[in-house]
Amino acid sequence: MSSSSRGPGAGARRRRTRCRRCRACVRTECGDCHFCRDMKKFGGPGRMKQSCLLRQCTAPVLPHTAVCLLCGEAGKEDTVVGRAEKFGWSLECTILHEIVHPGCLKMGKAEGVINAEIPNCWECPRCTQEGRTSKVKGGRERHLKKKPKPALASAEGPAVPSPSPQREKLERFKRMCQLLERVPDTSSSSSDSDSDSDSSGTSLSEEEAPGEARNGRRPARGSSGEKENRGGRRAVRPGTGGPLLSWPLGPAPPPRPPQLERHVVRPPPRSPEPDTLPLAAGSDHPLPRAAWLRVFQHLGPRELCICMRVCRTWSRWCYDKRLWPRMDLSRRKSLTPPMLSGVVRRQPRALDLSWTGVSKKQLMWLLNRLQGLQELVLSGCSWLSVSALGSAPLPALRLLDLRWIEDVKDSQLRELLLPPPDTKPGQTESRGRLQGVAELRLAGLELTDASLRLLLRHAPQLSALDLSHCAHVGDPSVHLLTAPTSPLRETLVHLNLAGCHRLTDHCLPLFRRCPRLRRLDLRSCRQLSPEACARLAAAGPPGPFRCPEEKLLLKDS
DNA sequence: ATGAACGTAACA
DNA sequence: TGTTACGTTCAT
Repeated sequence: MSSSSRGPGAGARRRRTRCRRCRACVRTECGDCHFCRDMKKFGGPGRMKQSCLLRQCTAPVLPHTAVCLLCGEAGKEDTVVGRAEKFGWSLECTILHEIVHPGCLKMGKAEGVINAEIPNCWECPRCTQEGRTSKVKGGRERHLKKKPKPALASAEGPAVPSPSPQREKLERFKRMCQLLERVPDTSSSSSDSDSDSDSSGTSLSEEEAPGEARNGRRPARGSSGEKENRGGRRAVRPGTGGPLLSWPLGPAPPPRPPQLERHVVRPPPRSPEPDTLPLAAGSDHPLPRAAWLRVFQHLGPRELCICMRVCRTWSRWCYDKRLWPRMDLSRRKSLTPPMLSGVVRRQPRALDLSWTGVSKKQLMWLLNRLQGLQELVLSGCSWLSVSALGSAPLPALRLLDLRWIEDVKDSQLRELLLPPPDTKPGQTESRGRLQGVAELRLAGLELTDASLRLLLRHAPQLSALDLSHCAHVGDPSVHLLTAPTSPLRETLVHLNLAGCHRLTDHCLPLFRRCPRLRRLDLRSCRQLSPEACARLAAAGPPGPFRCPEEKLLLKDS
């Protein structure tokens, strides 16, 4: 297609190749997805020639053969190790089609505008300064699809095929880059996005859509995503080129988890620029950003969203993640792409998605972009969606709420607790995803002692466990939790067993084995007698509940 | 718009 | 030279 290139280094855009380092690249084929089944090795016809859906590289790179126009070296970090930091990865200019190391440029690389749509692409500083844009020609030659042979339809100009949509994307990403990198904004007011905010309080806004529908890159190719992918890519035609600036994705592709799309995951800016608030009169408001942020910190989500509509600067400032430690989207039947990308831009530490219709794909998309997430509430969601946790990275997770999810039995919980099956050698007993979780809420699930055994092994740091209304929990369960071999015996501080009808008086003394237990909820446990509970509550020193604020919640209490 | 097919780039 | 799979085109 297209391509364009007219400029110097012209030529078609270099195709990307897998990084070979990300989690997706390193794992083995699932053998079960649409594309695996097409592979000859799995008995298929081999016509589709696509990689396994679970092996979609999350950080595609320029091939080894692509060398920097200026220094002549490839950009791969393994070959430029020591310099990787300085050089970063090579970037290809979407306009000139030149490939260079940002570090090799003489001119300020900060002038370049990274294109988040295509891996390793940007509008080089030169193009940016000279006002060239990838859209150039205006015509919307939407992709010369029809017959034009594959040849590059050179006719068109430099171009990027579908100018308009593409232009929008570029604009969007420019904005993003500016926010993140503090690159001077060339496109003035670009409608910016930042204005989102929504009315409902939690608002989220934004442009790109993470949701089911569009994602810019590499959505699971095949099935649904692929096309996006293609579409998106074909749109631009990178070229070679320019310098680059350091971007978040940066050099060595960070080991991102297998994800369904190629969307670049960008952390929120540490401190959204600018530092001052420009006034219409031309001068700056006397209060600096830091002072404004202090004010904003006293506002709730709804107020913040209102502030975000005031002006572009406030909008940016209000994305500061310090203002959004927790986000609550609970009970929203459908989560829209703008909401999801709004969450990602705010990088909350705690996210409540309880009783929402979040889909598996959406959850996956979110989790891959919220690696600092510490608390996740998914109660009342469908297991179909929640199963996304099975393949999501949850490095910082401390609290997980899975209450009242239908159809969660031992096998489902097992899926979440066990270490990922595809972990490579090297880490023999790889750690399960919930190893570091301190609070787990499993109320209302159909779990048996088999799940508890898994918990002891794969979630050994729990200080708070909610097993209320788990019909299968009985005395043997308490034995397990408080056994000498149970790590939870030492760590549990809060235990909720309310509504566990199978518990009897026989299990009560066992709780004295838990030295740190400070709150035990036994309400609605029909078989427990008030007398036995009273004895436990009155237990002496080695036992729990010694202070007024520590309590044993009994039935009816 | 979406999914399948396929030429061929990338690389071992 | 063989394998993988990217990016485009074709078909529906």
